[in-house]
Amino acid sequence: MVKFSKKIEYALVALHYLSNNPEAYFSARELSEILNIPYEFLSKTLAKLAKSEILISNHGAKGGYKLNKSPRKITFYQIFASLEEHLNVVECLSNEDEICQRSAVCTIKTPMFQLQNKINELIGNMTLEDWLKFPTFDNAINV
Amino acid sequence: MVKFSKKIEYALVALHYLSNNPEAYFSARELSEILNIPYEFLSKTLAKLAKSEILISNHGAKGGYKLNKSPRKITFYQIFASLEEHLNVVECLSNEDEICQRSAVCTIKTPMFQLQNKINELIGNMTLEDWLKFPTFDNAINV
DNA sequence: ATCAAATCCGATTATTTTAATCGGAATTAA
DNA sequence: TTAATTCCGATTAAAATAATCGGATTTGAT
Repeated sequence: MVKFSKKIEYALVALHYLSNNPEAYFSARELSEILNIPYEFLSKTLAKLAKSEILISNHGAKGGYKLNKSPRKITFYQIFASLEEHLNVVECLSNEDEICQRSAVCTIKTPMFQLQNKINELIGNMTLEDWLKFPTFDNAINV
Repeated sequence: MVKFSKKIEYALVALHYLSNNPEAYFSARELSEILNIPYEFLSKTLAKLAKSEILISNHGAKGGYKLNKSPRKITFYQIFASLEEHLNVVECLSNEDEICQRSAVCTIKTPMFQLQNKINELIGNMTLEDWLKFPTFDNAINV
């Protein structure tokens, strides 16, 4: 499966929104209502992004979240790494200590490693700023 | 999540094995034993690969599977498309008719579309033959 | 000082997806 | 005819994801 998790999807939607309003603080509640995303879930996601210093968070009244750096400096790789436990396409690339049952006959570890590198390169080079260039999908494709 | 499903993983291991033995037919049972993959699961996966003409299948006694074309002509995209229902990183890229609850405020559809294209390009350009070039992981990396 | 609006944190539950299994039917070489 | 096979639909089991719950802590405003 190559589908992104909801965590990632919600994060990208929220980060994209915050990129367009880089100065103001938005609370998780606000964002969940504006963007139509379950509050409990979104708030955890935002907290993780804050922990990995992609967002700034302010506690208490009038608090909330905003970008911690320029969209140009926020890569997809950082976002993924902040939210997902493991980024690897196959487990054996991450858990070096656990022995795969197929390791004796498996010859795909190296090519998988190469593919992994290319994926990392792809999402490492794509930043939030790149996304700001695009018009909305509806304008660009559907109509 | 960016992890490949077991379907994909098993398929890649089996296809890689068959690439190294392109003439002979191997039954699902044989492959499952050689490669240490659950038989029932692998046999379904191989059947799908045969249906999409990546493998040739022979019924009955002495039957089995072998590659239907040169490893050079088998891309990862073909393998993915054969095994997964949807290839898209987010649902809204595939289900044009289903309306996403966020569609009014979502601005990431176009950039997602771009990213999707890059991923498709990446796996569309990688063939089984590319994989045959690599030494085993253990030789290349660990030792 | 108190209160209300926030983030943050751990745990639990619900849902969905993935993985594995089961029980055959159809095919084919020997 | 038989044994070995692919193929097919359905079911079950396991795992991962998504959502929710119940607070604890922080902080600006009154």
